[in-house]
Amino acid sequence: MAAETAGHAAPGPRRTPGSRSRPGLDGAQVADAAVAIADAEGLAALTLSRLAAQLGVRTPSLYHHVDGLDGARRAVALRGLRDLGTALRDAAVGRSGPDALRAVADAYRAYALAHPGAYAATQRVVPAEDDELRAAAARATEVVFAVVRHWEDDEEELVHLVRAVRSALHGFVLLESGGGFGMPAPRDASFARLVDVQRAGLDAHAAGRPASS
Amino acid sequence: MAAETAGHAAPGPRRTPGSRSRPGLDGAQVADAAVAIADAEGLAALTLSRLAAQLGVRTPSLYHHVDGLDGARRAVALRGLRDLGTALRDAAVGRSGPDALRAVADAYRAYALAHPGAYAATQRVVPAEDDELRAAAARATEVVFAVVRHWEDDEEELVHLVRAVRSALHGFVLLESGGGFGMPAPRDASFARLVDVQRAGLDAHAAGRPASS
DNA sequence: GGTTGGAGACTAATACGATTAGTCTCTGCC
DNA sequence: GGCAGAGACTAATCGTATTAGTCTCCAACC
Repeated sequence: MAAETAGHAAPGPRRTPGSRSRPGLDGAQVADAAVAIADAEGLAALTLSRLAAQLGVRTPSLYHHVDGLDGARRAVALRGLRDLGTALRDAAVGRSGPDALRAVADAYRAYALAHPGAYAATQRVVPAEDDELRAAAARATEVVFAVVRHWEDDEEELVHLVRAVRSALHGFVLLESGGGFGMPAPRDASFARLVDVQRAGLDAHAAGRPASS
Repeated sequence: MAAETAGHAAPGPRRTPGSRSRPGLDGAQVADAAVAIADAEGLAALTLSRLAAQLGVRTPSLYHHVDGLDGARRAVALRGLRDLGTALRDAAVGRSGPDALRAVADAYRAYALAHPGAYAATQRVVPAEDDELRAAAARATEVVFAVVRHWEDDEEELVHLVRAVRSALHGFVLLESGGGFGMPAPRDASFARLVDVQRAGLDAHAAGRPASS
């Protein structure tokens, strides 16, 4: 009885003297840890065992906070989408047109590089019922819509252009973080060129249809 | 001794009366089955158990043909890269410039849609030592190089443009197959627009630097 | 024709991660 | 002090990967 009153080997104090009643964890802490693991070691390294160890807790205890492994992955994805959305929004504020495009693109890439695990989690297929996840995704996408609207105001056509831009950004950061670029050429320059290409493509598109046709 | 001479529950006859000596499998058959599973049920559904069941064999037997689960995934990736390379090459033959760009892009997308599992396997980080995998990837990328060279002949600059184009294609097919496009707008049209944007971007790029500067 | 070598399948055994069920304790509240 | 519930724990089950060791059959060689 002298050893291990409750089996804790956790880092630091475990209780919030204020509102919360029990020493235990909290969904946000679990998500934090999950994101940290995924970012540092890859999404595949995110296991419940690993997560529990990180938090100084036994695996089954995690089920009080997330819905199994899938739940943990979802938490990471949600965090990724929300943070990405915020980053994009911040980058876009006060800018428009090419200026906004570049800023948003840079923010997009920066986020993905800084949080490869969270970004990767974002790619998982989102169940149609998961409104929370869908909303977060939509919020991030909206920023791109707002930016591209500079070149095209017809909403239907806009969807296509946004898809093109998103695809380019998404593809680049995945190839980059996955080591998909074999050549030694500087990736920063490549990304700048990618944005140039998109920009020029949008310009040409806008020039081709001066009005909403 | 009456029951189960060798423990087979395999589908159909198991031997090639001709050249091969033993009833057993063959690396190519294993790869075929792995690709089939990955394409039909997703890369995550590719497990050794599942693969063994598919082939009418016990799990450990697979180790004679592939190097564990990672080996199976690698086999799928290799198949994907090779087939993709071939498809791109076929699409490019006899064309150049915008015509080639569109044909290659369409072939790229068609492959990814037809073989989502194999395409997904392609994304895995490739170890630097894996020459076979790298060669297959390079072969596919070369086609894009050849196409984009129409717009830019400086090899260093070309690398950037190729990355931009690859990124766009890669990003699109991933978003598409991952259900990343929430809107109902037709995806074919989006993809066509994406190619237009890339094309116009390349045109603008070429116009901006008439010579190799 | 018998022997031998090896490919390739199998069973047995181990380890690890996910998940569920049931138990125990601590905290805050009445 | 007693009660209710949050939240951690142990025990147990299951699926999958992986390794070790065994067995059988085919084919080439003597």
